[in-house]
Amino acid sequence: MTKRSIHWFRKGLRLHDNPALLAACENAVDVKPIFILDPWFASNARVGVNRWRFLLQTLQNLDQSLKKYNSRLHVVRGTPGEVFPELFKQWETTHLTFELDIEPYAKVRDAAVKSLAEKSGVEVMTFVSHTLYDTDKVIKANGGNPPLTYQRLQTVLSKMGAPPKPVEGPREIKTKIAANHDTEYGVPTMADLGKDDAECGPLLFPGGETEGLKRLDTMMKKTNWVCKFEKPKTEPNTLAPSTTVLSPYLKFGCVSARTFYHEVQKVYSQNKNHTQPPTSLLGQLFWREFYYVIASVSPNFDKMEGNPICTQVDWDDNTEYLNAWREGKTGYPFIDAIMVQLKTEGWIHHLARHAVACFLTRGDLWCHWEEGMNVFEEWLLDADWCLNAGNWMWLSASAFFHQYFRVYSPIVFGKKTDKDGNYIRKYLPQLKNFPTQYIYEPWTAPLKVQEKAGCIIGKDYPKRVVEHDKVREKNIKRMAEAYKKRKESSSKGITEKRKTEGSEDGTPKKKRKTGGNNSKITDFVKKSK
DNA sequence: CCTCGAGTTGCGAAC
DNA sequence: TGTTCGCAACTCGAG
Repeated sequence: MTKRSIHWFRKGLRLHDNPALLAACENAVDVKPIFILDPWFASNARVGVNRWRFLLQTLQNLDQSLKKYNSRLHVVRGTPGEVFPELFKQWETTHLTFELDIEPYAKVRDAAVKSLAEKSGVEVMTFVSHTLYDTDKVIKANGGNPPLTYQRLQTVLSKMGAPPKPVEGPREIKTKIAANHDTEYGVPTMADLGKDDAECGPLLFPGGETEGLKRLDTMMKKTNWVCKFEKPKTEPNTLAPSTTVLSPYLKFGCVSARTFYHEVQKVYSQNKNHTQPPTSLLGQLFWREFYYVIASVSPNFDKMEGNPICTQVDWDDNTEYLNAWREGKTGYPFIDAIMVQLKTEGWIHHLARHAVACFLTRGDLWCHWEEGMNVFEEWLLDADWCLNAGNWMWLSASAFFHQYFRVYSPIVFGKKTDKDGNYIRKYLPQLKNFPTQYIYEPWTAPLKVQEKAGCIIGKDYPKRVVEHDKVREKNIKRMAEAYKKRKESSSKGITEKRKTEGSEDGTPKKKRKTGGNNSKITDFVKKSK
């Protein structure tokens, strides 16, 4: 039998440690590496311009790397449901390979494609390579439920032993390339997708496997830094990132988590001492695993309602506050600077995420964590469905983390690691000439000082939207109330749950409106025909 | 050499 | 992966 394969790239946009690609290549006379520009993502996932750019650069890089094998990346437009039957016929496909994906949309999509392939007599082979471990096996090892604490996850993982070693890259990829490849299957430009390159921020983190592996290599060479890494001791407001910024590359699978894991282990093994999870560098990969394992089986993981692990809180629907936060106009320079960095550069430090997420939700503005999650999803280069939802639940004290009285101060927290406010001056140039004494609390500066600095508060930079000290106190009480309710309903809920067989009160409240972001989809869909 | 006050550090408690 | 406060213990230079 002659084997003709399609390898379907979705995440896992790499040639190294890609078992599904290897399987496609093995004994095949023709391998078609494809990426489907699925319009679902344009209309349902929030993808800002910076991440579009990152993705297209990643696809370009993949195409370049495949060229070295005399192969090419085939970018196909359309929904998987439309695309595959045609491709199977056209390429006389016998095998389809792809990496397992546990996100809800991916599960449904992949199940549909699987049955489609079977109807066409195409054999489907899937592999786990996005996470360190097979999430199903982790759950099985924990007795059928996902571990809901980090400690528990660690215990389970240590029983399971080290994650699989990364597999070798392919030796050869035999691809018959069509004469019209570039016009039919070329990687699109931003303009092709109706995106404006000029809206992108500075190119600090170029997309692609090559860039990702280069970054990994650079980081691993700092052996002392790797061994001493403690996340809470890294700083949120340095002018150059204080952590690896490998997250965008892990999100798209430009860098394999397992490769990262074993490279860190290699550095550890050559040194006497190293830090331990959860704060160590390896510990960060376990956090990723933690959220993936839980998200893989949790219903409504990215929502509050209908989400059994999420505390139900009476968040306000306050558009004014939400917009102020989103646009970096809360009047708290530390918060606003972070939001500007996020919007323009697509990456902010983990602790900066803590500060702004706490501020938006339980700390100050009492806005719904889902709103914050949506903004992060749009602007972060590393926006990862599991991690984003999980971290927003953590920060809003809705799940995993419960010490809701620990509230970050939008004034004090940043000062600890940037006394002079250089980070604020960089991202909020209107405050550049403010005296250090007032830079974190510009509303306290006398008018004369504001005039001298060329920045009047309330005119050139907004007044603070809330008084932190006051709302903090109020919000802690509201949080205590939500926890009290949860406790009450969980004690009687066990018996009532059987009866109603649904969510707490049975009837879901008004539907949350979804953010805009629909303007360019029509062209996108048209193009896909 | 002692005493005093100002300033610093460290800790536990409360929110 | 919090912040603030009070309090005790300590440092240090001035008188």
